[in-house]
Amino acid sequence: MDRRQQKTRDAIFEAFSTLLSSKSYTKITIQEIIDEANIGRSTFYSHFETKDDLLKEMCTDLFSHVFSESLNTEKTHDFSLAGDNPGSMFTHILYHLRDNKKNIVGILTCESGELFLRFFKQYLNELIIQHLLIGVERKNTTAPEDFLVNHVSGSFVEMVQWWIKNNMKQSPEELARYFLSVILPII
Amino acid sequence: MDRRQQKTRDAIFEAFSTLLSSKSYTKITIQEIIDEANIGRSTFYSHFETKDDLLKEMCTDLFSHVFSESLNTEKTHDFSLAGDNPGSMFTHILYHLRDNKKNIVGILTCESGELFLRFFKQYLNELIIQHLLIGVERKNTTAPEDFLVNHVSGSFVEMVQWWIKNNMKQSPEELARYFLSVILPII
DNA sequence: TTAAAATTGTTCAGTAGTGCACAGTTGATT
DNA sequence: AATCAACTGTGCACTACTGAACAATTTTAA
Repeated sequence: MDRRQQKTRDAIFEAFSTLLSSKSYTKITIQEIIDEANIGRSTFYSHFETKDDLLKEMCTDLFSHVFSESLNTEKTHDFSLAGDNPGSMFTHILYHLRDNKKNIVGILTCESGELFLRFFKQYLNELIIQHLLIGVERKNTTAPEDFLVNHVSGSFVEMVQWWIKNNMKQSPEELARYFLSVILPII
Repeated sequence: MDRRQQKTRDAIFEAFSTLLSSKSYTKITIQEIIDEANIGRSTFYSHFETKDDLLKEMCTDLFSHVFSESLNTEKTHDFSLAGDNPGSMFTHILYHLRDNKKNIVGILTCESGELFLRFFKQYLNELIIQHLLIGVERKNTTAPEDFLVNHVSGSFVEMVQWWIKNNMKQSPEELARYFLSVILPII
């Protein structure tokens, strides 16, 4: 991607995040984003069609970053729920979320937080299907595969919301331990 | 000035400052500046001819900022050495210098610090000629005007170097008081 | 309700940045 | 001395950003 495009994109995301942390999504005007990002009007519209489009793109970008490492290291790490270090991928994701706190809190606390959550669950589902449930023996449940996937990703998302609401007091490792303690026994 | 030009200029200055704080002027290559600023090679050369040129421009910019407020408020403030609040302009300048610490320390500690100092003295001289010596009666000296100007600006520059070297421990107000205590009695 | 002010979305000619290539110079290693 | 790698400075076609204008909304205030 052209250096200029990337810079402009970053500037818009940065501006949007800043604005989101101080006022609600619907109250933010495109003009404000343009001013905060310090770009020309036509430049904004050459990147995004609407404010919703911007939000959608930002979520996509964010998650692809959050999940990219986890997905790329697939070969070198054992991220499955079975094995020596079960669910270490969750720790990875929690770290990324914590490091992106500024952006994520901004998005989550806006009226369109549900959009963010939809993306989050979608990515999580993919991840869990690809990595986690492989090689795990079903012990205590006869529930179908897709039910379990939904259960794991849903629980995780709810936990993350709780974590953020409580100012991320727990460390990623600690939180991952708690999570495994309520997930591992039932699958 | 075109928005893009200003951004590029800022990026180059920022990159240059960053590099100056970690390595010496002569060891810095233009390529490094280009990489750190994240711009294209031809872009750099459309802004500056050489590294020296960049340094010169950066000094000029810096001082025009440092001195701009002092010069612009000429009408509203009494910056003369005579009057109620003698030499309050010095406090102003010291504040600006402290707030630009990052840039200035970088420039001063490089081999071309003398270039910076030359600019500094030049600006100071202008300022002192325009504002400070007006309306001050010569009491204890028969020395000519330009001698006094050089004495005041020279002393100030030396003081600033001392201040920076000692990590700017004193507040601008405190330092300005000291300065006046050694300048006012003799003119 | 009406007027003024602000925001939106689009167009377009002009300008700055990009990225690549190139030849020439410097500098370090062997 | 010779080689290799990195840096320098310039040129150019291509592309993204600019800024100003414009009509059409929407918001705000009176």
